[in-house]
Amino acid sequence: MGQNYLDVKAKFIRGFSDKTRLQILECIKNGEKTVSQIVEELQGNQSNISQHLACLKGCGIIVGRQEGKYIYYSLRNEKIKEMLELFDEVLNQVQTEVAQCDSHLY
Amino acid sequence: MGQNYLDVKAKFIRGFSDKTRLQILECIKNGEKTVSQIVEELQGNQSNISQHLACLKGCGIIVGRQEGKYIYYSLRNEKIKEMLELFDEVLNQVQTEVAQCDSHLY
DNA sequence: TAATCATATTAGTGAATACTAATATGAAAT
DNA sequence: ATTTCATATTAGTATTCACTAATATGATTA
Repeated sequence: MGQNYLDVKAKFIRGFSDKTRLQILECIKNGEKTVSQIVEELQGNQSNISQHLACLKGCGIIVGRQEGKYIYYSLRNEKIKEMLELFDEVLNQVQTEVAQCDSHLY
Repeated sequence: MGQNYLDVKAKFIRGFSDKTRLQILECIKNGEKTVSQIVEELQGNQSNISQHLACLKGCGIIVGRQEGKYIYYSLRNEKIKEMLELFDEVLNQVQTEVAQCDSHLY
């Protein structure tokens, strides 16, 4: 009972569609960091960050590597970074409009 | 009390993160279509599609133009199409993995 | 102007998701 | 081997979101 391609695609993109996760991605964009570094930089809650990291990992967006008791997370590859940059590029064109929109639903 | 940049960015990306909306985008990727054409091609519900169109429009992803009693929707610009293509490209690398992931949360 | 057609909006409900607090795992240091 | 430290997992709750059904708007045609 298949997730078809579009289900998977939606799930993948949903990885990027949350403020906290975007913060995490910004945080590790230029190099791997441990969970506690991320928690500290974001002034976040350890459990919450850990869950978002699991989400990002499950979505194929980041990877983790263990070294001793630390786990270092980083972007999965350069394509992900490109994607983040393209988001910014396109968003520049529409930002004001998007900020104003207040559809009752979304 | 401001949506800051990352709030807006998350909102923008959330526009892409739903199966029905991705179907709509596929449907109009190569040229504008009316609401009823989209409803028919997707075998969807008029109200539901209309709400998703409002979402996509509010997110700056599509534009609509009225002609008589019809409204034609299309991608906002070429950058959006690029973005859809980049999604596909990156997803090819991670699809299997993402499909398997079943984080209880996300 | 009444009826029809295309689309949008509203209200209500159920499902998915993000959060916090508490607990568990597993590696390292004592 | 016990404690400590880094991270993950679980449970529970509140919020957000997608869906359906019903109604409203606004343009066109009769």
